[in-house]
Amino acid sequence: MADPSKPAHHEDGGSTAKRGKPTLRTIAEITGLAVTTVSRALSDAPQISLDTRKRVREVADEIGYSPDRAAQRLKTGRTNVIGVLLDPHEEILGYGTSIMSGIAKALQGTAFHLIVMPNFLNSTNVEAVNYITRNGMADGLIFSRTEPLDPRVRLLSDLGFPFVTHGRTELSTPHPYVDYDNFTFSYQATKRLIAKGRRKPALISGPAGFTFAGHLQHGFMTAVREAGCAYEILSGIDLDSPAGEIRDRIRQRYAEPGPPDSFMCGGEVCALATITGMSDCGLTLGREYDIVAKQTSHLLSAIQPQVETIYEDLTATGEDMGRVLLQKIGGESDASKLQLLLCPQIPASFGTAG
Amino acid sequence: MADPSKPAHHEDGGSTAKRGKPTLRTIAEITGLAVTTVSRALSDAPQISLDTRKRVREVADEIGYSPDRAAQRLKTGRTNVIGVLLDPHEEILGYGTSIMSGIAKALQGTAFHLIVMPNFLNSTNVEAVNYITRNGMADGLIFSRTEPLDPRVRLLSDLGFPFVTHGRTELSTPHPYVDYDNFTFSYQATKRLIAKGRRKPALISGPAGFTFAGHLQHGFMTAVREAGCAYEILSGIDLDSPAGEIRDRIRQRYAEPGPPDSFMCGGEVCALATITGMSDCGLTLGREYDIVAKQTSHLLSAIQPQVETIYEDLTATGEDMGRVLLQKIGGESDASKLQLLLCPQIPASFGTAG
DNA sequence: CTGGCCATTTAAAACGTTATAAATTCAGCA
DNA sequence: TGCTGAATTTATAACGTTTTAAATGGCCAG
Repeated sequence: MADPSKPAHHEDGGSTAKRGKPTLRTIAEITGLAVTTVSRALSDAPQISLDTRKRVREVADEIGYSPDRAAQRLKTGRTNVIGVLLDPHEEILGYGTSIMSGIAKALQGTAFHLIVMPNFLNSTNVEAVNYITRNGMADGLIFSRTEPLDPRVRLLSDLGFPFVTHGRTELSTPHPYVDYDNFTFSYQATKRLIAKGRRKPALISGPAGFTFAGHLQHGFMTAVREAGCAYEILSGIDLDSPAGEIRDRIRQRYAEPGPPDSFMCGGEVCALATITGMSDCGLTLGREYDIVAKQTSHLLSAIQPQVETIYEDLTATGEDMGRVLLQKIGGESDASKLQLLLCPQIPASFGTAG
Repeated sequence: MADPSKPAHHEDGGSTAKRGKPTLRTIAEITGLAVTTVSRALSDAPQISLDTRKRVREVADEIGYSPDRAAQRLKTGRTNVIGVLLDPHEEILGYGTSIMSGIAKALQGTAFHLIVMPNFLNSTNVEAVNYITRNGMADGLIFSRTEPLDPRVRLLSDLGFPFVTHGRTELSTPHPYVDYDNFTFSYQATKRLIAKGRRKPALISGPAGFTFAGHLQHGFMTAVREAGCAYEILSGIDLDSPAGEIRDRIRQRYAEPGPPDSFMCGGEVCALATITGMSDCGLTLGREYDIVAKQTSHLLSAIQPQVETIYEDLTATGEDMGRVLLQKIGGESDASKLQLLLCPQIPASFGTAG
């Protein structure tokens, strides 16, 4: 079908030998069209006749054409890559992996790939962000562990570079985010402890500096203030502390007077460590004390069904973040569509009397 | 410094305006050299005078040049990308994240990037591999959950596409792998149970179909045969089973006659679930029964110090896999350098009498 | 001074794609 | 017949890099 009349400057046009990946030229030669036409046809440009579009698509499918990402990227400047900043802290309990699964799910069927940007390449996360944006390594960025005045958010906002955070900031410029409503979680969890008759709940706070830590504390404080009961915020440890440290701290606390009688735990490891520490002191969960915890895997409730849990679906979160970022990259500027506050599923049992 | 005598076909050569990323041409214009020379100089080609090389490097550093990956990739055909097949099963306890951290560490300082290829895009892992190799999306591949006759390994070996598996196969063609010596682990762990006076150890086997499951079982069987004691391989559950199921199965087993008196657990979740199930039956760890388990985070030993554990460092494993793959891509063909069997660190305590 | 060889530098082409602008066809109509 | 404009299609030039082959200039033997 190829027209032999027009001069081919190359000995072999690429259609016969060079059985490498098919390119636009391969299709052009098969259909007898020009490369440009094929390119436009495949991108469904309205200026190409419907007939041609269909024929080109058929041939493309038949020979298994898929566009060369490097060439597209070189020409258009867009990378079709979404970067995730991977934090070493996220190794716990599949946190990072769950989120990545979700993002990948959202990216499925799009031209975008997911690439992991481990932050220990650069000493700080900001440097990593700087590097990525300056070198155009991605079209969008996703990251967690957001701080109230997060410098990464500042930088990216200034640059107009698309991103989504897991967690909110307190910066005045609105930006896309997906966040779990940790205030409500913490508030409801603490209220639940009080409803069960506990009179001195303790909070193991989030790691200092992160926005969600404040939300957790705020929810906790609101609940204890409403009830007018005693409370304690355990010093020296947080949700990032290794299980061993949490356990030791609990044990140590019980050697002192006026210990708490219940715990609001923002994570599974934390809850498990607390239980172990309490058990060391001879105290039994559900009898001498209670725990309400956030769960992100299904481990805790299987191992310790006594702990009442509220589930946070990180895979769904990742999927939301992916979707939001795609919208942002697609040009959506309506902030309300780019900000998601996910509502905790409070188990029905929480409603019933303790 | 730019020579104004030579005809510039473009109005603006790119040096002044267009303050985008600096390219080879930017450097060429600054130094007065040709683009080709700059390219060669930066790749330390011996045909470029040492003097020029030094000058070019200096200018490049000064203006913050970094090569355009898309252009390199288009020209050379090499992607400078390492792909990791992410399996949904790997969400547990940070398995996937740890390995990725390790790989990323190995890739640090090289031109390679790490990109995550979630396998739920294609229904089977083989299709994913097919897609990746056919479309040249990476220069090398890393994956886990290796089967004795793994079809991915077959395919990649046939294609001559560089890869490293986490785990071995039983295929005759040797291929790069990094594996933990699960036989030795299982053998030593089981021997330890027996040394502690247990007379009927039970094995919770690895998920059927994967190579390491066989190794675990082989080590276990070797130990019980040597000791001539009774044993049991728990049916109906494996290391992939949700904690709840393992717990139920343990409880159920203890309702029947002749239950085991100790457990060899290949994972932390499994160990925790077992303990919970036993506790349901009123049995106490270290008194009525013992467990030896493999640990990949530091959770288990902090929560349940009674469990004796053998630690497997997944981040180190990832780092090894990254290194091995880089060697393979670099042309290393000596199989012995590309196959790593990591030896379990048996704790000193194992040596002492029970 | 010519020719040849070395060391160093260079021009031109190519990788596969898309954007720009121009060309081609054809119908309708004066 | 020749013109206009709409509908399609096309040639050409980039994007930034590397590869191939060729050019340049210096130096020495003849």
